[in-house]
This record gives sequence, structure tokens and C-alpha cells, in this order.
Amino acid sequence: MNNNSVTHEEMLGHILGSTGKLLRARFDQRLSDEKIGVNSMQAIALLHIIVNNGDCNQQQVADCLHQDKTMITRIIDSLEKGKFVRREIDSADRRQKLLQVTSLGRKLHETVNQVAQEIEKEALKNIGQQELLTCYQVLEKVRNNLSP
Amino acid sequence: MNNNSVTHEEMLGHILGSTGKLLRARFDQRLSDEKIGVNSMQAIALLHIIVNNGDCNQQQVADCLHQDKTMITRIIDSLEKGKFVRREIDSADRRQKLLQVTSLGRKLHETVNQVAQEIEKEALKNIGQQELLTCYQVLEKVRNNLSP
DNA sequence: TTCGTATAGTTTCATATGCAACTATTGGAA
DNA sequence: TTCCAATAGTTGCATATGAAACTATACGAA
Repeated sequence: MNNNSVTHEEMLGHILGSTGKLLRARFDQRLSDEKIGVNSMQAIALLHIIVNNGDCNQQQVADCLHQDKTMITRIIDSLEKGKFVRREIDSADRRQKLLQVTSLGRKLHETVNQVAQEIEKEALKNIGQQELLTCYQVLEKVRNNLSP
Repeated sequence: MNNNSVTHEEMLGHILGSTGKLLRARFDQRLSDEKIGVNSMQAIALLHIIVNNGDCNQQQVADCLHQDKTMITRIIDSLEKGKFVRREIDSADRRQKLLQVTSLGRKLHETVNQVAQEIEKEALKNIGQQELLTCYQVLEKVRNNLSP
């Protein structure tokens, strides 16, 4: 049996998942050690809200971050509790809640971004721009291939 | 603000994790639909046991699969319950349990491998060998950069 | 021999997760 | 207008997960 080949065939999902887990664990560790007040998922949601400030609802965050909307409810709960974002009911469609970042949220993001960049720098040591780009493209293709 | 750049900086762990999750969900769905009798993690552990038949303990499986040993105990429990593997106490060191695949386990692996290859084929559509190799290498480097 | 420390594996417990059911609202069709 | 199906968000519940405590065994040092 060609073990390496079989292993690779069977392992792609596992390699991606466990490497991602490792990265997120490192990120969460730093965020927790430095008492920054959010975890990695909350930080990523906050970034999305900043980029689309006042113009995105929770479902859009869920779709974009590939998370269950239940999860997003809970993430926004904690971000709102920390006064980093506000939920505003959309007057044009009262089912939706539009998300707005606060100045405290922007300040938090700067701190979080600092930590994120340090970790990425460590994680991407000795990896060339072109290699990394190829890797992102492959991941993007995989995602598209599997999306319905 | 350069949104794209910031997004990428902060997102690598998330992209890896969620793409891995998507792949494993697809795999688990097939394994469940076709009543194959194991889930993706169990299948991956089984592969490792086949490759190192009779010559690996649970801790080695944990290290290799980057999983908590608690998880491995549970995975081996179910594999043993299904009569796919056996635990044998190592007579040279009675703390260890050496793992051995059964013929039923080998049979199961063939079925699982079939499904895995179909999913990988779908996931890797339109991705060149070289690109894929680069992607694996980047992931390997990331893992090494973060390992203590 | 008798400790003390280290390691393999299991169990316990508290937390994280996500599906499914629920509420509130919309918008189109009868 | 009055339904009815669809959508946004929340909540309840059952399962998955992993850290820490625990058991059993090994092994080197006093």
C-alpha cells in the first residue's frame, strides 16, 4: 500500500482543521493572557462589523464567517455586553438588526490587530508571498468546489 | 484602512479551520448517510493504526493526529466496540495499550477510503498537483513555526 | 527496598456547539 | 384583506469537547 498517498487523500480536512485549531488556540491564548476581553471568533466578527459598519445584519456575519447563526447571536451578545458594538433594529425591515461598532470597539480592534499580526508573523516565518498566495487560492477553490 | 490586507492578516486560522470543518462535515455526512459505522475522526485514527499496526499506543495516535488523549480514548472505545481494532496491553510496559487492527477493521478502511477519495476528488477539482503541493508545504511550515 | 517523579490511559465535570423549535416580521397570492 | 410561506433572530436541549483529577505502572535515586 502507498501509505503516504492514502494518508494525504484522507487527511486534507484533518490537516486544515488541526492547523487552523492550532492557530486559533495561539491567538486565544494571547487574547486571554493579555486580558483583552474578546476571543478569536469575537475578534473576527468585530472586524467584519467594522468593515461593513451599520450595513450588515447577523445573518450576513454568519454567512461570511461560515458560522451557525446561533453562534453569531452569542458572539454579538458578548460584543454588545462589552459595549464594542450596538444592535439597531432596521426600520425598513424590523426583523433585521443592523450592527454598528462603537468607538470602544474600534479601539479594541486596534489592540487585537496588533496581537493578530504578531502571531501571523510568527506563523508565516520563512513562507514566501507567492507560496502563501497559492495556498489561499487553493483553499478558496476547495471551498468553492464544495459549496452547493 | 487597507481592509483586505487586515482581513487576511487576521483570518488565516479562521480560513483553515472553517475550510477543514466544511471538508470534515462533507465526509461525516457521507459516512453517516451510507451507514458505514464510523465518523471521520474514527476513520483517520483507524488509518493511523493500520499503518502502524501493533506498534503504536494511544498517546502516539494523539500526538500524530494533534488530538487530546481524552478524545483518543473515546475514539478507540468506539473502534473497539465495533470490533475494528483491539487494545492489547504491552507486556514490556503494562501502562501502554498497543493497538491492532482486525480484519473487519481493514475491510472498513477500504470502504472509508473509497468515500474519502471521492470527496477529495470533488474538493480538489481544478487544482493542480503543484499548487496542492505548495499548499501542503505552507501548512507544514505553519505548523512547524508554531510548534514549541 | 522505598520513595518520588514521570507517563499511559480513563473518568469526571464544566463549557462549547449546533440543530430544531420558537417568536416576530415580511411580502406575495388567493 | 387575509392567509401562508419565507426570513431574521433567539432559546432550549442534547451532544461534543477538553482540562484536570484520578488510577495504574514504570523507573531512577536515596
